[in-house]
Amino acid sequence: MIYTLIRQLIQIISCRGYRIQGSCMDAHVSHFGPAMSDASEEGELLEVKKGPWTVEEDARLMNYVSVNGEGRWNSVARFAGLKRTGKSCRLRWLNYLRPDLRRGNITLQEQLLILELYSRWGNRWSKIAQHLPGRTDNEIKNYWRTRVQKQARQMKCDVNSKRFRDTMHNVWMPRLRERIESLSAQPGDATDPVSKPSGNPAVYRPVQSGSSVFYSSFSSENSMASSDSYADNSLASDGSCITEGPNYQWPENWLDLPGGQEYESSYWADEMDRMVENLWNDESIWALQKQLFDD
DNA sequence: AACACATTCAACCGCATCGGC
DNA sequence: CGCCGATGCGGTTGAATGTGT
Repeated sequence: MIYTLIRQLIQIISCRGYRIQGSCMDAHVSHFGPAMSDASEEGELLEVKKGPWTVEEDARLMNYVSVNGEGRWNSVARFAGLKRTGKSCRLRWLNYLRPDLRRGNITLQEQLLILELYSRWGNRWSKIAQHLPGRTDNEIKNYWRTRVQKQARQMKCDVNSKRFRDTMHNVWMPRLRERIESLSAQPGDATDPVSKPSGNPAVYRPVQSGSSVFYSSFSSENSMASSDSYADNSLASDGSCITEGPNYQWPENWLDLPGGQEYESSYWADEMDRMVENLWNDESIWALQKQLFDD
């Protein structure tokens, strides 16, 4: 027991590589270093920088990883000339610099999938993130806490309660499907990028045209399934898509809009943004929630 | 314009787990 | 089998930003 505690303590000290000297969020706290081997070898104290990353640090990290690949994060920190911990480098890469990251608001389809997967796995954020290409566990976790949990708080119910689960399955998820379908039902009007305001090209990446597997597996037919059976309608226990087989891999363009509209410079980008923003402020959702629990 | 309060999200932390030796 | 460094995960924090008064 005591041994385990001591070991953990040593690990924390060596992992963090410094002795705390200020508040944890100070941007340029000086720390005493660490890596005892380094300290003994070099006979000097190394600083570990914390707080927001600078453009130069990002460039160094990107450059190093693009040449040497991911992994061995402590080495990355050392050889890229970054005064950061390996953990900090890893996090920065995974959550911000990775080239395959998808930026911008969480789309309706993604929101629906998050609700689906949360109801199956709970707060296994990294596992959920594996099924949302380009999204990070941090992003999903933040989305959950700032949007969904907030909604739960306003309902004055616990996220682990039956009431919350029922609302999720019987109100939010069907409403998301409705919105997704209502958007997919009006492609003619929505595809004119000239007469409609354009989206932010920096936010949305261009995507290939193509049909949406995702859409085909979430039809309105199962939109009001009971909370107990719901989760099995479209996802296998490992999260794969039953419709497409247990080992189905989501295609790269699985989040494409129906009909092959592109996000970039399209009316769809703005429309999706608007819908996402409005979902949690939707009066009719409150009415439905009320109706559900007044019965 | 100035301030207070609310919200968002990047980055941190501690702990758990993995994998090489 | 146990040790130990590296990595991964989920919870938390607080600076930056947005919104209301």
